[in-house]
Amino acid sequence: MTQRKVRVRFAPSPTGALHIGGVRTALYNYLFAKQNGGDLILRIEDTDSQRFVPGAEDYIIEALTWLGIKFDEGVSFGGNYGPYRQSERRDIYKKYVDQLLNAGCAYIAFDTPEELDAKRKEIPNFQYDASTRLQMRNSLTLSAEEVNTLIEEGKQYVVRVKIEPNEDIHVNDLIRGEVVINSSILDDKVLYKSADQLPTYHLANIVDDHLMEVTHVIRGEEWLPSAPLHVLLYRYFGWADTMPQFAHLALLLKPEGNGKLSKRDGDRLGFPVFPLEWHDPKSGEVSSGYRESGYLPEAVVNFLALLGWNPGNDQEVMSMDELIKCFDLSRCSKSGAKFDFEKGKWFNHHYIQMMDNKKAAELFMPILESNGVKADPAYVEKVVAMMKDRATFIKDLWGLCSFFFVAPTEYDEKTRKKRWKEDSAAQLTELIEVLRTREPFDIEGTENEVKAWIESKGYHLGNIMNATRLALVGEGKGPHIFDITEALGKEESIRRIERAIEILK
RNA sequence: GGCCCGUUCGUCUAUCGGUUAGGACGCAAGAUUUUCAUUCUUGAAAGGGGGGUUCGAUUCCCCCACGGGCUACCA
Repeated sequence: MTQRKVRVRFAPSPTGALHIGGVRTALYNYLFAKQNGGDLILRIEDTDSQRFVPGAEDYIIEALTWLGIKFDEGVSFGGNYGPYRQSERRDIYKKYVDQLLNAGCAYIAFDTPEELDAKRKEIPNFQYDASTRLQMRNSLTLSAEEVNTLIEEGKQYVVRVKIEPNEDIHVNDLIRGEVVINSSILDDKVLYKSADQLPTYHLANIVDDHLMEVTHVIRGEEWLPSAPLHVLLYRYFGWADTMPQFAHLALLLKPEGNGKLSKRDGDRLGFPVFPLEWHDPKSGEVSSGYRESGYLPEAVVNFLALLGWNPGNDQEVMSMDELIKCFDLSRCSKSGAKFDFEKGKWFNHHYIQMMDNKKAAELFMPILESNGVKADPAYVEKVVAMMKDRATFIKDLWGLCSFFFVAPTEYDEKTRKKRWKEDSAAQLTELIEVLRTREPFDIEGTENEVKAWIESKGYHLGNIMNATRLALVGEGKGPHIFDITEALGKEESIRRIERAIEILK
């Protein structure tokens, strides 16, 4: 077989917000494509008109763009293999359905959903397959004239694949190795619905992957049971020689309890399961997103990449470029991963620590503004440089260092009791005099002078410092005292101490 | 119920027959410190059960248990 250019696709269904598990699938596809110098395609699988949700498509594109997952072609990205929305490919599918019908690999069935439901209730483990198809109403049991008449009468029908029983079908999976399934357990899946003139996933998926020259199908484990059907379809179409290679990813599971991760878990356990905030157009419900919750895209990508894959060494902090270099499908784990976001928080914290101060300040600016603070960017950068190591999220910065921007108006009661001594007022009054004459008001010089003064007076260092902190901050936290005074400046520092003396006495 | 996939610390995972079973998150303790954090050090913490194969199994095979997925005119 000639070497084909690597082409992979991410093919979500626009039925709502993109689930974080879907994001991981997209990421792995991206990493694989870029590592191999290949293309990543965005295909929208909207063959179920019932479940279509407006806005979902834009959401998917926006979310993946935010995370830095770039597509080479597809919906909104252009390309030579379009259209990339399955609902716009009706004519294409029709042609291939006919091909299957003519080849005797599929047949037309008139059984209504109601009839099938009844059948399933009546017969335990009922399956539409070789053992039952001759008792049903389809083109195998009806004459050609009857079939034509029914169609002309406008009767709704479906096209089903005709699975030959008793054959072992081998699926070679890049993650799991060879999986063998006997065709007898497969049912005659519906490939096409006359009602909306659209194929089901199975048909559309094979036709599109073939026509779009997809070389590798990297998707969730939920598709593993139908993979043999897909293999069979490639064969029926005569495309077996260019059939893509499969890789089925283990699923993301609930952090606690049983089952796969669902939308509800996020709200319940306090972390988002969607990349971006999602406003459900039907229910009006709002679900939180990583972006709005303050996560950095790099952190989300890094965390997600390691959930079900590892580079084989102890390295955990990796940029997108490094991930592209190291990614390896054969190192993906076969078992599902419980989605516990504690580590995700750590990644965010870590990425903030490593972040350029200027960038962190820029991200903090809007938060300051929303708190009514208009600050000088250079000053914000200075504050951020001191404080960002403590923040898990950029928004934490406000709680951590609002005192740099707003003078305390009240004093934390607990800290006051512990730190404000009987002689604090008198001592700080003296301190003010020391500070007033101090020039320049730098960190080291001021510290040395104040310490010398404390020593000369025989005061207790801790008492003075803690009381001063209370006066400057309003509570018992924050960076080094003289970092604070230097940032605040002489005037403001003295003003705050004076006010504290006045209020706390 | 049937079929398929899986099973190492609480969580994510390393190990490709011989290791004191390693790392990270989280947790605990200690160090640093004028506070709160950060940081650093240390610690506790794992091979589902039963059979094989083998000189030797976490690693290979079988059975069971458990977990997950699929079983739609949804993807």
